[in-house]
Amino acid sequence: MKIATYNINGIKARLEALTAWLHSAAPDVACLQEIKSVDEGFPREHFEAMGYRVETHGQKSFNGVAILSKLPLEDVVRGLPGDAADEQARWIEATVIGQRAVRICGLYLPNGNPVPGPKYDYKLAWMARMQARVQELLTAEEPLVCCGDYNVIPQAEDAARPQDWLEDALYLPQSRAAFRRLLNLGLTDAFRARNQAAGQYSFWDFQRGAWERNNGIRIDHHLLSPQAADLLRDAQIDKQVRAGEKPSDHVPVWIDLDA
DNA sequence: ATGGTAGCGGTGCTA
Repeated sequence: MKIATYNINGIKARLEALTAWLHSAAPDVACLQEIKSVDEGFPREHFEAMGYRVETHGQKSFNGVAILSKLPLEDVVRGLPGDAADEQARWIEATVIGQRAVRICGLYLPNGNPVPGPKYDYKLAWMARMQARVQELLTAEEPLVCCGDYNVIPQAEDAARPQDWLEDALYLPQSRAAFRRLLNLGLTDAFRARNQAAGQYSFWDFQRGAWERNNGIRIDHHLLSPQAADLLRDAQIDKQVRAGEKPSDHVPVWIDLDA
């Protein structure tokens, strides 16, 4: 089961590039972030014609997540539990029925800048809520994959210029500690488990020639429950997508599970 | 120190 995460930065702007990548990479499941569309505006029929089931959790202009799956989906949950007043569309869950059933969470974790301020407070509160939700899901002791744009640089080796990020919400000690608390629940960073080399990134800013200078960061992750980690066969970043026509600032990251 | 780019939506916010 090939499971990808891809922050597309707008479904309308990325329809062509996303379609081309789906055809070449052929993931069984693609978790999308920043669809920047309401559910009714998402081109669901386009993806259904390609053989994908489509579940969205959208909002106007900002955020928005979706799951595309060639395999049957069950028990869809929209929105991160734990705060009924939260209106930001950043979380969607579903169980994918392959050879094994895999619970998949697609997430768009808040950016958190500027620091300090309400946006950073929201980021940390959101991460605490996510930890509670993951703890709950882990009690099932089944394959669980939490993938998406975490907006966290886990370690210095995950940034080309870590010194530039010291004051940033993506790299502050509190952000990294909250990410580490997720790992310490027993989750595995799939890409880091399969790729030891530093300097492999999933995001390059549109500004200041970040791509041309390879000034990137690795912030799109798959965290796996122990039962999912046992099934892990591969984890890769589709870096070449960033050099294509009208790219997102993120590239797809995928894992392959024996499931 | 500043401003640089992209998307959405039709202005300024978000990143």
